[in-house]
Amino acid sequence: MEKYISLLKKIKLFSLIGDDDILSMLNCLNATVREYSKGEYVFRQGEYIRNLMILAEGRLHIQKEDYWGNLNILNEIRIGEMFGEAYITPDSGTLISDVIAAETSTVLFFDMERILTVCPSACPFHTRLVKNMFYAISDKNKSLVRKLGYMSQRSTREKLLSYLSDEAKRQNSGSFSISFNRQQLADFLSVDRSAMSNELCKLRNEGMLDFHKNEFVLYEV
Amino acid sequence: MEKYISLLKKIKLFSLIGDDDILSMLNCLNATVREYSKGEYVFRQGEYIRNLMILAEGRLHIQKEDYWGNLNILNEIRIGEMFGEAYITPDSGTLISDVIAAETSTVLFFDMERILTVCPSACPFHTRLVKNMFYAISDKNKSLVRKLGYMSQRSTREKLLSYLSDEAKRQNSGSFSISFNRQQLADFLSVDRSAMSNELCKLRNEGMLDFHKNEFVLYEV
DNA sequence: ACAAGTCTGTTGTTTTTACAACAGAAAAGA
DNA sequence: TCTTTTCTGTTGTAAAAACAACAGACTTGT
Repeated sequence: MEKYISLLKKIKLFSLIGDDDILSMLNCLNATVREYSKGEYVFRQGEYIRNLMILAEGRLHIQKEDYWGNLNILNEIRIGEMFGEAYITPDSGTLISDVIAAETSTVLFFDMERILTVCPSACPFHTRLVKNMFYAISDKNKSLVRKLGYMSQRSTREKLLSYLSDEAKRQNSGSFSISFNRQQLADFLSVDRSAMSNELCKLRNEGMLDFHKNEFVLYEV
Repeated sequence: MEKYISLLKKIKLFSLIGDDDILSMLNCLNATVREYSKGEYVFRQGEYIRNLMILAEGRLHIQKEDYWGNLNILNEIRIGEMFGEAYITPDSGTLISDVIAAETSTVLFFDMERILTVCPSACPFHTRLVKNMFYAISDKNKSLVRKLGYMSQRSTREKLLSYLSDEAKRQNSGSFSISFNRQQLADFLSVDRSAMSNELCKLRNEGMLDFHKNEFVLYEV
């Protein structure tokens, strides 16, 4: 567990908490760690979830395949982001989507009950932890709302532009790279890949942006 | 504030907490209450938010108008649901959407800092409250994911069916009523109203469902 | 009860998307 | 290095959605 300390320090959940205390907290929270290789399932639809997870390294996709075989990437979990928070209530059913490692990933599992109950050993950082946990869940919410923003755009072009401009803002540069390949981006935005590819090229021809592989450049108006 | 106790008892945030304690907790959390009449703005885009809100009565819409005047209902807040949770982190900016009362509504405002910090007077129900707060935020996340499920459907027909069947499940009956009118439903699902209206009638002609005004009946296959 | 305004269904036209199929480029594997 | 597989762009066609415009039903307010 010690070897993850440097990873953990970087994520919001443990911000403002010293190295030494992180270890004791992990213990206090019954934390466990597991690595997943690319393509491996972290959870499958129908499973019961009793933990709250944080992604310490790598990248995960929350995805769902419908009756007709269409894959939908509901959300992408990035480093420091939380997942499983929708299943911590007593009456929440089984998982309705798959969680899959988009690349080699390290996942932290926490005992939810321990987080929410005041630490029996009066762990001095519990207050800080609860606060950080709220921040993490709040970030998660933000990313869901952000995605709703892309999805509520009516056309493929608008979906693309809202996603790309958002990504540019997030990476603080008009020149940035994305983690999706074309098919994944289409699955994420819930559009047809070829139509999206077509639209991307139109945007390029109109001089609004440029791209090579997963590197994008947005041009000023 | 006392007159809201009966309202508060019904919402999850105060579940498993006795009448007497609710009052002292409201005090502990610096809670305030305000009523909004139908159509009134609770918050406007660009405002700073420093509280966490719970809807005690009525119905709210989180909505956004884009450059071209298209209205998008990002989410509907129902009784007992929380909002503003995405803005509790120190570095979250201003509100990116409007919050508007879809009908006469009662909103509770809480001091976020008080919730997250251990009660100085050692309020005995603080642990319970924190847990309930997590449950509430978890519910909120669920509703966002649920909406992403509708939005990720490719066609208007599929969006309608996924929304309606979900609503039937939620109301435990194939016969139910919805709170949206046609335009609002279209704005919620991000589709064109007339096209949606058309699709609804097609579904009715095919014998899959029936409706009068906001009353819907789904038929078995 | 009447007038004004809103809501809903309907239709035809234009635009956009999905779908299918394919070829060249790039990547992975032997 | 050569082969196989995956990824991406491209095109044409069919299906679907957006858009605009309108009429009747229903509401609201006076």
